[in-house]
Amino acid sequence: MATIRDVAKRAGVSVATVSRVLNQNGYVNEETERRVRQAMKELNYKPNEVARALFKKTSKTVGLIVPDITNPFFPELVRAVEDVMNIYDYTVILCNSDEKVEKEREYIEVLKQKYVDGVILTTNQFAPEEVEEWDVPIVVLDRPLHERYPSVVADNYEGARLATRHLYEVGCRRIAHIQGPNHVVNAMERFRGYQDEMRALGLGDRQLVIQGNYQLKQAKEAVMAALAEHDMDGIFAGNDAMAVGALKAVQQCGLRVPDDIAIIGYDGIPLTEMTTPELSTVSQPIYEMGAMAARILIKQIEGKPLEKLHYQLPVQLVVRQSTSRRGLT
Amino acid sequence: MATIRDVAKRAGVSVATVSRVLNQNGYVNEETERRVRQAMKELNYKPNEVARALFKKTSKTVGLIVPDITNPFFPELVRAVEDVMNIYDYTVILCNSDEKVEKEREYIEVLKQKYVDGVILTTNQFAPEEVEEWDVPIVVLDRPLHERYPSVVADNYEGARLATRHLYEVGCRRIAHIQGPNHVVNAMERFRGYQDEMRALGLGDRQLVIQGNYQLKQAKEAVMAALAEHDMDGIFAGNDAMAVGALKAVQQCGLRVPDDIAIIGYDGIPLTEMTTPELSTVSQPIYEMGAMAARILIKQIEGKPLEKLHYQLPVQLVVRQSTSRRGLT
DNA sequence: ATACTATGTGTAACCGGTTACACATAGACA
DNA sequence: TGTCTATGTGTAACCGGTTACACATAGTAT
Repeated sequence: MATIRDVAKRAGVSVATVSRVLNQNGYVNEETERRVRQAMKELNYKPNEVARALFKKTSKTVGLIVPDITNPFFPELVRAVEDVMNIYDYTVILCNSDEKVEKEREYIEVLKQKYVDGVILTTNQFAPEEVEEWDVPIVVLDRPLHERYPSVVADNYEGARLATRHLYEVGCRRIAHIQGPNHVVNAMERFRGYQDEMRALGLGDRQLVIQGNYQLKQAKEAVMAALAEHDMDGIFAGNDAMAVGALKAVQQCGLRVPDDIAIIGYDGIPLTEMTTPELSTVSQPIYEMGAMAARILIKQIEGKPLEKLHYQLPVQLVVRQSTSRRGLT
Repeated sequence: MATIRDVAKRAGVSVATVSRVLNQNGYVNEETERRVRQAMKELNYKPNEVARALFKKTSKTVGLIVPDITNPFFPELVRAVEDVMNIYDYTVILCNSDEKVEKEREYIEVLKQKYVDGVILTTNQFAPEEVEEWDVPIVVLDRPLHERYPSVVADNYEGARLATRHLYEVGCRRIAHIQGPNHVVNAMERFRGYQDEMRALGLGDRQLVIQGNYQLKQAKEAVMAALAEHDMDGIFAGNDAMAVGALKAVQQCGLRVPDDIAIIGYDGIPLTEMTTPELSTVSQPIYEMGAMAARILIKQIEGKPLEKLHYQLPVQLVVRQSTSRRGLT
């Protein structure tokens, strides 16, 4: 690997001049620049990003901490972040935290040691004082952390109301909600949306909440248990994976979807189009959320002002077979 | 951020001594070491990995190039790589190539500039001479690149034979194969397995090949078209996504799975358990493949000898509802 | 003619680690 | 007593970039 000194020697100039050509700053004579570029080409010179990072304290690298890439909600988010970062010449270090604060903390430490320029994280588990101490630009994604920190989230509350109302409009009166883990803010917001909409529909005293943890298997079992005890004709699942679990449970009990029980999920992941019947869902603009978080982080890194600190993107009701009953809707 | 010189000053020693404590090499007096560690703790000192990387030409970072994290086959693979790398204190830079050689080449260049210690890649599109020039340890995953380079793949050929034979045993005689893209080696191996098994079953002249590209939508349409023209009672799809596409197409034509047409996929991604009926598939040990590739890369990086250069992992037939007919199997 | 500014280039310190080499001391062995 | 080895520590160069500062020249305004 050729170094800047090799290039300088070959072009008959000093390293400072080569560096100026490289960074397009300072004065460089046209003819000199030509010679330098020629030398670079001949030596196939590529600047060493590590040396550059050491001096500039910036590495053109960002960290992305997600709970688990294996959870089908995240690949698209990750992809979006990677795409945008790539455009601006940043690379992305991927970290899976399994929702464990301790792992998140460790990753932050490692990322800082590598001089990452910023971090996007999907968590709501940190105290703002701790984040402050990290002293690295961050953007939180999918889950609001604290008003101090820029965030990109979807409108969970409104989405939950939409879903609940949709079930009502399709004829459901005994609407159950499968709730996500209660340490996750967006799950709580969706729950709140369900509660408020139920009250607004005059079904406040007919609420039925099933505890889930955003996972298919656990949701399936919880729904099986609930079906044995309670009567219901509609299920609003806190995410799509749990909606699939509910679908399986309902079918396994010999009931028909949507005729006996209508089901709607949340997130809008591709999976929802693959089941039979296809699942209705409240779709979040996943790619757009990731892309926006990336753009905001870059703005922060480059010291540009943010127009807004908190972005809340709209969600959209997607009606498919799992809630399409008897000509209704 | 405290530097090694700050620590040295506080402990009343030279930077060399601090470095020795840090790296546990050279002689250091016990009492001195105690003082140094004390100073580190007081200053909350964390060594700067960038400075270290510059000198050592090694960064405790590896690159992972996959076609598209959004493709449901890859998240588990990526997760496995990340998990193992994490254990050995490496971090992972994730790159999506969209199967484009040009993007792969660019990523390699960027990764090298960052002094990554090695790269895991999922491609079969490079000439060995080019890879040679990169001069960075690599391991290829899922698709063999060249005998020169360590690889971890599953037994695609045998898996395809298993799937085909299974359809036969379940009563199918007109077995179609949805083929993956022909620039992807594993797709071709599966195709070859299908051909050979069909011949071995005495169905050599009953082969029906549908061209797919590993994507659900395209496969669905191709199967729709094929159903209109040909008669078939079994479909072996080159991957699970296409199997779902086939399932949709068959159901949409008013035919029953598995009674009219049995379907089996390939890969064993979680999605196969979410459809109705659940899909039979040939399951690859995805996590294990990723983990093994990571371990091999680390061995290479650390200059340890590899017992074997090429690992071919066994696959497993997973029978579910989509091929369970009339009490057979 | 003088002062000032814009242009162009080189030297060397610096970023924060690592390590070759020099040097010092103490105990062991002949 | 002299030599050798093991132990312990510091100085300074080095990794490969960036940039403050110095210096030189030419053109321009006064």
